Amino acid sequence: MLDIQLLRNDLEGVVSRLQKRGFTLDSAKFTALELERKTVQTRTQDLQAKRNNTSKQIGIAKSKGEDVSAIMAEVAGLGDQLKADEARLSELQTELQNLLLNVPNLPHESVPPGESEADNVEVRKVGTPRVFDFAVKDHADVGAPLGLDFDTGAKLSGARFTLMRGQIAKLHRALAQFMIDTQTEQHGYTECYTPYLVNAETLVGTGQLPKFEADLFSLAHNDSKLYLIPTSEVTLTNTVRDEIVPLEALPIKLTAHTPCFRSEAGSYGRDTKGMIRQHQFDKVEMVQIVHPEKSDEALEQMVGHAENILKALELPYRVVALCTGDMGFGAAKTYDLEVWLPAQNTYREISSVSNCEAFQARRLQARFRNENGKPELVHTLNGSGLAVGRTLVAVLENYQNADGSVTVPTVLRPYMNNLQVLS
RNA sequence: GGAGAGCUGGCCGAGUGGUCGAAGGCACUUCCCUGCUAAGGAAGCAUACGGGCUUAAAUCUGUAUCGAGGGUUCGAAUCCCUCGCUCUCCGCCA
Repeated sequence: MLDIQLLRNDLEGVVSRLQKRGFTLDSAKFTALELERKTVQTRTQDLQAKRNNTSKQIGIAKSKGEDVSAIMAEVAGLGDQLKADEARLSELQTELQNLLLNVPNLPHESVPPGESEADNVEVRKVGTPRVFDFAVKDHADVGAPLGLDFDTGAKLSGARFTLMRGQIAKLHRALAQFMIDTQTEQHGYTECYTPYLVNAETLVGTGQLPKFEADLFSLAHNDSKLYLIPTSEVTLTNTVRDEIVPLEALPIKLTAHTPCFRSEAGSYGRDTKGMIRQHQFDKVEMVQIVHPEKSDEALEQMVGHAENILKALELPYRVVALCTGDMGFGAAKTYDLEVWLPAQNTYREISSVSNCEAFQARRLQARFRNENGKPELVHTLNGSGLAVGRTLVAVLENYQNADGSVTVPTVLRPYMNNLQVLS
C-alpha cells in the first residue's frame, strides 16, 4: 500500500510513476473522495468535540446537583446529524482504503523501464551450458522411468499435480534439505515451520488480497475462509504484522521449506507439459525484515543467497532485472534468477527476489523503533532460495546421461546415501 | 465435543455509567544528588488519523482507540448483543 500522504502531496508524480508499470490510477476518483472525506471528517470531528464537551458539562453539573435540563436540550438534536456524518465518513474511508489496497507499489528508480518480459535486462550470466553429444530429453521424459508420474498425479487430483516415487522423490527431498541447510548454516537465516492455511488478514498484509483472490485456493472454515499459502513469504513476512520490533532486532532473516499452492487462474495454456507450473510445489523461501536504509543492500545479498544454491548445484543461470512492466504487485524492485533448461534451449525462472520497501510493512503495520525511539515502518524483502520443483527439473535436464540415467550433483550426495547416479 | 475463567498502554496491573487516554508499579529517557559494583529525588514517556501554523520539523489543536464489531445513553473501559482469541478442567486424538 502506498502512503496516502504521498498521493495527497504529489498525486501527479505518483500517477506518472505508476504509469511506468502500466497501472492507471483513477486520480479523479481519488481527488473526489479526498475532498469529501476532508469536508465530512472536519464536520464530524467538530460535532464530536461539541458533544464531548457538553456531555462533560452535564457530568460536572450533575455532580454539583445542579439542574441539567437546559444543557441537555442544547445537545438534543446533535445525535442524528452526527450519526449520519459518522456513517458517511466511515464509508468514504473504506472506499479510500479499497482504492489504495488495489494500487501496486512504485518502482524503484533503478528499475529498467519496459512493458513486458521482453524488456527485462540481463544483469549477468553464470556458468556455461553443457554441450550434449546426444539428443537431450526434457525433464518429463528423463523423469518418467525414474519415478516422475504425472498420470497418477492427474488421477488423484487433476491437471498440474504430480506424484513422485523412489529416487526422484528422494532427490526432491534432498534438494529441499540442501537448500534450507544452506540458507540457515551459510547465510544466517532462522529456519521456521509455518502454517499452510492462513486467514484473509494475513494475505491482505502481504498483498495477495484483495486483488488476487482468484490465484488462491481456499477452504470454508467455520463461517469464514482459510487460504492455502501461495508461498511462505506470506507467513514469514506476517510474523511481524502489528509488531514494533526493537532496532537491535533488525535485520530479521527467516526461511522456511513449505509447499506452495497456486490456483493460477490466468495461466492455463502455458507450460502445460511437465512440472514447470503446478498447483502445488515446494519452495524454500527467504524473507528479510530490515531497516529502510538497508533494503537496497539486502536485496543484492539475497540474490547472492539464491545464486549460491545454483552455483553449488553447478547449474548455469542468469540474473535478470525485471522491468517496470513485469514486476509483481508489491515489488519496488525485482531480480529473477533463470536457470538453463537444455531441452527448452532457454533460461527459465527459478527464483524471484524482491524488495517491497514499505509497501507490505504499511499494510502490516510492521514497524521498528528508530534511533529517536519513534515507530517507523520496516522494509520487507522476499525471495525464493529456490523453487524446489523447478530445481528438480533443471537437475534432471542438465545432469541427464545418454543411457537415460541422471548423475546426482555432488553437493546432494550426502543427502542421498551417497547415491551417484539415478537409474 | 462439554464446563469454566479471561482479554486494559512496551510489560504488570487498578478501574462496574460522568472533569478516564485511563491510578499505581516495572522498564525506558533526561536532569539533580550521592558515590561505586548500588541507592535516592524531579520530570518525561501510547498509537493512528485530521485541522491550524510552517520551506520543514517541533509546538498547538481536534477526533478515534481499553480484543473486534454492533447496540443502549446527553455521556461507555464500565451496561446489552454477536464474533474472535487465550487459558484451565473433562472427553477424544497423531
